[in-house]
Amino acid sequence: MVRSKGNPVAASPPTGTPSIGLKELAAHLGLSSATVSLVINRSPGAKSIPHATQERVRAAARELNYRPNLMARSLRQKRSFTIGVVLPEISEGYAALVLSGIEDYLLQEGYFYFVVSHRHRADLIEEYPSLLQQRAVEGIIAVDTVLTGPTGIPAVAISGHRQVPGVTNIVLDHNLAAHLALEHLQKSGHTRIAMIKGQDFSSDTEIRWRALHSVAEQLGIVIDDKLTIQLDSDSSSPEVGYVVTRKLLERNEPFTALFAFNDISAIGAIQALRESGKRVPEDVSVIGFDDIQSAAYQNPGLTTVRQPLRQMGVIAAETLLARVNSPRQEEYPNEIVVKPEFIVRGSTANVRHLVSLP
Amino acid sequence: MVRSKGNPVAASPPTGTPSIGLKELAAHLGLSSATVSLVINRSPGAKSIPHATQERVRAAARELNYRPNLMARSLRQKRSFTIGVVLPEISEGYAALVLSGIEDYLLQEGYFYFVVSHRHRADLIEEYPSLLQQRAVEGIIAVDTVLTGPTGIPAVAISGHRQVPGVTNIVLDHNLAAHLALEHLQKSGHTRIAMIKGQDFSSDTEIRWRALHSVAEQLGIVIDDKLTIQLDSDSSSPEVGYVVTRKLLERNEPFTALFAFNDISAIGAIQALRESGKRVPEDVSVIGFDDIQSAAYQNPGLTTVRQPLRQMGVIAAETLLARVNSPRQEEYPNEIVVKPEFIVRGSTANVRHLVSLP
DNA sequence: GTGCTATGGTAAATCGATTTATTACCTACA
DNA sequence: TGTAGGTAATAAATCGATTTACCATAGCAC
Repeated sequence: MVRSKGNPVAASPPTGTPSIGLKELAAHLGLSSATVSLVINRSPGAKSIPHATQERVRAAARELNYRPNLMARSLRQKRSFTIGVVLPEISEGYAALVLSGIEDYLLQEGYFYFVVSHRHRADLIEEYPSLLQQRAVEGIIAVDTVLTGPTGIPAVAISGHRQVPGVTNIVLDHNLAAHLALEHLQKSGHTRIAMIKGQDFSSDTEIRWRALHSVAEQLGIVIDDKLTIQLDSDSSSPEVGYVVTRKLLERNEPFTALFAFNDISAIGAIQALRESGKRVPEDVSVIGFDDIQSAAYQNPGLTTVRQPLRQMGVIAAETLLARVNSPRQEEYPNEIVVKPEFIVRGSTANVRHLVSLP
Repeated sequence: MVRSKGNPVAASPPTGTPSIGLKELAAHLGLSSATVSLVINRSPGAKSIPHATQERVRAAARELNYRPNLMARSLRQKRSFTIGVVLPEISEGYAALVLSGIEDYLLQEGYFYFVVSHRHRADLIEEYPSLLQQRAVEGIIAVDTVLTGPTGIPAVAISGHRQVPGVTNIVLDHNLAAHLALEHLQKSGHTRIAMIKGQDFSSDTEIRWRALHSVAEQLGIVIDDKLTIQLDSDSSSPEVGYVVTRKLLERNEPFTALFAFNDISAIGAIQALRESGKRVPEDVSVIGFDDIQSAAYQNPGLTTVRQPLRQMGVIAAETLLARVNSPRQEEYPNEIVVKPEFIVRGSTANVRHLVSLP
């Protein structure tokens, strides 16, 4: 870390006071701008300048409300203290939580960040990283987005799931996640378990799906194609889960449990189940994924696999800054694994009976 | 608008290609950097340069993947094409929706933005605007945040509710909002209506409260202090509504309807009502405010006063850029009013009976 | 008196563009 | 022949810092 920790704004003067430039400050002090700059930045070159003078400089800087022009500084130093965040969209739920973790850490370290959202448009996913680099960001965090190629600057992907040179992946232990959820259902007596698979564009879809299959096999659970359905709409509302669950119900294949791709779709699924006369959890147990804020406040509360989303944001920011400020650019972690947690609420119950065919 | 509309990245070259500087490009062309700069920027000074040369320059720029250094350009032009967004926190719901509207418009216009969240800390609210200005933002959007003083650069506040010089306020028509909600309850036969007032730090709290009182009087509805309670926690989870509703219930004052400050607290309130054995909407009708994405997917769906949050974000961005690019800085709109919409879902019903005292 | 080392600074180059003032050449016209 | 005007550029200043290389002066040892 090159910047001091803690509140980065403690010494800011009040808003509104006009601020002056280095030249004026130097003139006012009767010193050269070189001297003032050295003192202000506490750079090693300032060690021959007596303490008394240093104090005089700093006092004047405070009084006259000197604020260095960061554009000029960045130009010279080739450092912007800015990073870029790429994500599918600023939605409720997933992205908001991750972003809030990222912001926490970055601001604390004196970095600002740009946010760009691509809404799954391939051209934007391709172009935004270079657009960000043109804005001189020092690193990139990609959230639920597969970076198409090496970026040239340090990058961290949250749920990126692809080995791209230069990119550190932050991933959930999906095997553990699958284990937690399936074991819970198995212990509750469920055997006919429906699955909602994620959209193709979501970077978690494939890996989670594979983990699910592998764990199901271990546990002796059958994943029936007839009880499997995939999200397709790119909306971020529960609507997406609602639609596919209705389709699922039309198949008339009985099931007693439903494992949704995420909380958002689980919420829509519950709605669809209810409308078709099925009670949750009495007739069908539902498990979500993510544990977004509103999951706890569904009725019934949503049983779900909790991803530590905020923490993943913090870890991403932390890892990225460590890389940005590391002298050895070529060394970096390839992957950081975080653990899910299983949160049992009211949407799951012991199996009572199979939903009968009509 | 100084920038062309439409997709700002259409002409970007592929990621990864190394990019060169103006000097190198000029050398490669056998021209001076001045000439190249004039051509690239299509500035008026380029009119004496023959078309053939212009094409040659542009072709080379494309081929060699020339990308101007935006720090250098900003330094010289004193324009950063960046704006700052100040908000309480990046939460689900309110902030996420507004932010997504802001982002849409800004990126389309070629602007990027910094986000800072202050979590209601007075020192941060005070300092962030000047920190943003040090980062050379050209304007500020404050969301649900009362700016403490004039900023020196154009600013737009969403639900700012205070006349600050230089700040355009984007506000909801709270009178209409109160009308829609109270009339709905009145028509449904409710007379004992409980109210959850917002936290003191929320900039909408006071104005909405006053509107509520004034409209209640018009309609002949009594707002009973014993049925009034105020949010206090600064959390953004439904917990806040849950806690105060439990307190409200402890008072043992009967009521048949509850008008919550926002959807988040309404969701918590419903939880508390249910736990105390009251059904929604059979025993108590609940109305929220905002219409966040998950409001529609509550069970029952939440009846609510819809704020056009996304649109408010777009309007804020639009207004701010218009001001930033206007030659007459001293002229700007003081206030822009947007209309709420009343969304009837399952959480309200006709009154059947008063909840009896125990 | 000479040489050497601190002390206390400063001049000037630099980062990478933009922009103004200027040059050099050519043509046309009075 | 002189000059006005257009064409095709360029040199150099500028934005506001950072940073390197250098310069005085003083004190001290020899």
